[in-house]
Amino acid sequence: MYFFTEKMQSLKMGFPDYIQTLEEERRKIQVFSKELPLSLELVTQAIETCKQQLSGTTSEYNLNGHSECSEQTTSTEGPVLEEFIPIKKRASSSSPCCDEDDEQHSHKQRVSKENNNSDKRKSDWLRSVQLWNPDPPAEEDVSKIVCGVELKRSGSGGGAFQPLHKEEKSSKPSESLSKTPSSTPVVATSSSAVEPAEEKSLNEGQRKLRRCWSQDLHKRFLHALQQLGGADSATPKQIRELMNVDGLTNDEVKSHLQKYRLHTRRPIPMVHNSSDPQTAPFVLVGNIFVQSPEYAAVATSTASREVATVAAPARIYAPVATHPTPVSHPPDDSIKKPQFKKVKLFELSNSDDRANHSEGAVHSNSPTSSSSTHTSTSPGY
DNA sequence: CATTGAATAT
DNA sequence: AATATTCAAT
Repeated sequence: MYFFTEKMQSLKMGFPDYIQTLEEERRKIQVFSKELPLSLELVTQAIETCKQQLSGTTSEYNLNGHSECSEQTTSTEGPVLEEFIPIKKRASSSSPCCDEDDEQHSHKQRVSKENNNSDKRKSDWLRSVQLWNPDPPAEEDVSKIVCGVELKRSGSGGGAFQPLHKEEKSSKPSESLSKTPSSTPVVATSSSAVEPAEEKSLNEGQRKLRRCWSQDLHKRFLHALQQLGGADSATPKQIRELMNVDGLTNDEVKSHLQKYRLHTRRPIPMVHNSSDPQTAPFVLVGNIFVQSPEYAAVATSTASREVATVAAPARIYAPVATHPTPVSHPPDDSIKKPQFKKVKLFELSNSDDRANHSEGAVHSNSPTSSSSTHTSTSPGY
């Protein structure tokens, strides 16, 4: 479990030193937070754990731990997990729904402890971490999170209004969520008397009400993706199953996936070449052009020489670093083709196709290796 | 027929 | 920009 402990010992250092090393590592990785969100997570977690061990207390997740864990406040957490979560501005228009989960969470947390300390970003992070390990077979737990489905009436008016109170009740029969509110597992939608409708309003054509991808939902999505070995090898159905979210449909996931992929794939910025040679040309020689710190990292390791000119329409997919995650025993059941799948990285590595093929030895943990190296060109098989 | 990915539509 | 829906290929 605590692989880093081993590592530490192998490096013959004490916790303090190891922690330092880890932190250094994290700094390095941070640059690639977009490509290696998980790595960052891992390292961060490792650090946390070490610190905890240091301070003796082995509390759950460090709610108190920040005594020290603060320091590197940097801006890590944020971008890491969020990745492409729709940035929701509290006050801005955005969507009237969706916030529920986070509202709820933050609420709870606030109540339980007024430790507002470093923004809720952290709490989010923690939560996500929480969600990570458990699951495989777990599912049952939260299962019932039925994200709100945006109504989006023709209202048009500009919908500049905000319910300000998500605690569903009265007015909207909306089958808003009820994500495992501890007890009351009763799926029963509060609908007291009226509102028979429920869903499926006999209205035909009606475009489905938009599914709202709350952070929580998205997190689930990401988790699933993780288990499936990345966005490129995951398939909507599988994702949906792993997410195990009640009303979620394949199409919704599919759509979300599509967006995710698009957003994830290098946005090949404006094609305005020709004019202004200053900024244009460098582009894909050896496919190294580092653009928005995001999605970059791709080439790095592979990059090296060769190729260039490439007439190929070459959509060199950026793997978005996501190791299949050992996920010991995923809920398997129906998951047949976990990680390996298409991934069309045509051979741009010519001769040296070896390199990877390193399943057995998960040497990946060596913190000191850092950056690029194994940007996990996802299953390149 | 079911799933999927890309292209559209809203 | 974010979802939904349609289209074409499996």
